[in-house]
Amino acid sequence: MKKTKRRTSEIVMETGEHAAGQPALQHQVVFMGTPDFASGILEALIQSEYHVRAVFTQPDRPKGRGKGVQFSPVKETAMRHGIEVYQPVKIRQEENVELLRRLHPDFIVVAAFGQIIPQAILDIPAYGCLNVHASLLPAWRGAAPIQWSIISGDSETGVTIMKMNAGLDTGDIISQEAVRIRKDETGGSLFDRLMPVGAELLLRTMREIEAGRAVPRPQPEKSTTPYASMLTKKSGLVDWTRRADEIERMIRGLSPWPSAYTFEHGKMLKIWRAEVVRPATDGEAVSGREQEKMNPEAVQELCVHKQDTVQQAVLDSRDADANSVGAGTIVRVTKTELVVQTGCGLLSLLELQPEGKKRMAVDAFLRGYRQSEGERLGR
RNA sequence: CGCGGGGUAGAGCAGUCUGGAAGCUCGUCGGGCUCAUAACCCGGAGGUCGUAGGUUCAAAUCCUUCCCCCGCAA
Repeated sequence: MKKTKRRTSEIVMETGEHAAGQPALQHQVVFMGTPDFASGILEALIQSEYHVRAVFTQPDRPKGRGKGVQFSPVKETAMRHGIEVYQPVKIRQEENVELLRRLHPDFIVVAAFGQIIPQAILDIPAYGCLNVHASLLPAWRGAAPIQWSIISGDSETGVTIMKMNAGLDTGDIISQEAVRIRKDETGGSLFDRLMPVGAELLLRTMREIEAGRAVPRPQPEKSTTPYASMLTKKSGLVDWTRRADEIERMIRGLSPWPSAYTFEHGKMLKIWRAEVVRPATDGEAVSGREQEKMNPEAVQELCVHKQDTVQQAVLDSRDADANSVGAGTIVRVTKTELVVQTGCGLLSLLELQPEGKKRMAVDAFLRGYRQSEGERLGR
């Protein structure tokens, strides 16, 4: 999920001039969104047969190192296409509602806007307010559905187009499309795959709605998952007492943002990639890179039934009072390996980034940042 | 002018405070040992120490300019 440019180019194709010649016949759309994900959806709308009449996005805020304010990705995209941009602090204020009425949108499309849309606005567009949400609702309602689906180990997720209501991601579902979550999926990679799917599904759904073929289905009241609460930098602090496979998923889900991290000699150490170590039966820990990976169920099984055995097996190969080794302790260091004890199971760190440095493979890290067994990561 | 770390051989680092022959761990190339090895031993190549200027007998090291990378905060 690097540059907006690259991502959007994937969905741009099959466009066509958006017929500046006959604006009266085009359906008018007002778009509301803020981050990259929204920007990609907006780009697709712009390239479609719909006419994006105006864009609403969060107010500019100071961002980045140094000083300057940075426009939201959505604002950048809108400006690049010469579309009017509005940045109300509170969309629910009467003047904004009034403004929207005057725009006479046929659709209002919302994607990660960051503000609650009041009923007064939901009532404005003839075809309703559509929301593009990156999960298979009712799973993962909330701000960070992509990351949470990975963190929790789901095997699939997807995109939902729903007709918004006053609740939080509780509107009627109009269409959905599932996407499989890969073993090495990261928040970024899933993000990249979900965006074009969402854009395409949105357009297809809008056409269905116009054709009168769309059939909204109410959502179950209760979600099947916890709320996908907003993530912050602090969400990335690794809790070494958790299971190795849980930590590994968290690392993937939070990559590249907000990213998982721990502390090494008091300094922040980001963890970009890791893998669960497969404990061998002979008591020697073997890296998963050399052996086939264990599936999550098996790991869980071991954790539930053979926790002591597993840890013991690994620790037996270490010195003396290995039993007292706590979570977060480095239990194995070679030229190319850095293995950490977790609450259950061992985690081999593969790609790291010391504070103020670039991310690097573990072998590079070990050359310049000597680690010794017995030392402990964390605070 | 938000705070801070950093740019030294292909990689990751030390050396900078207390100027005075460019180092460590790897990689790489050649040779040796080994049934064998990401093991071990021997030998070699490879850096105008980010840029520009200044101070000095002498600058990676002190002063100034500019460029670039990164963490925090937002």
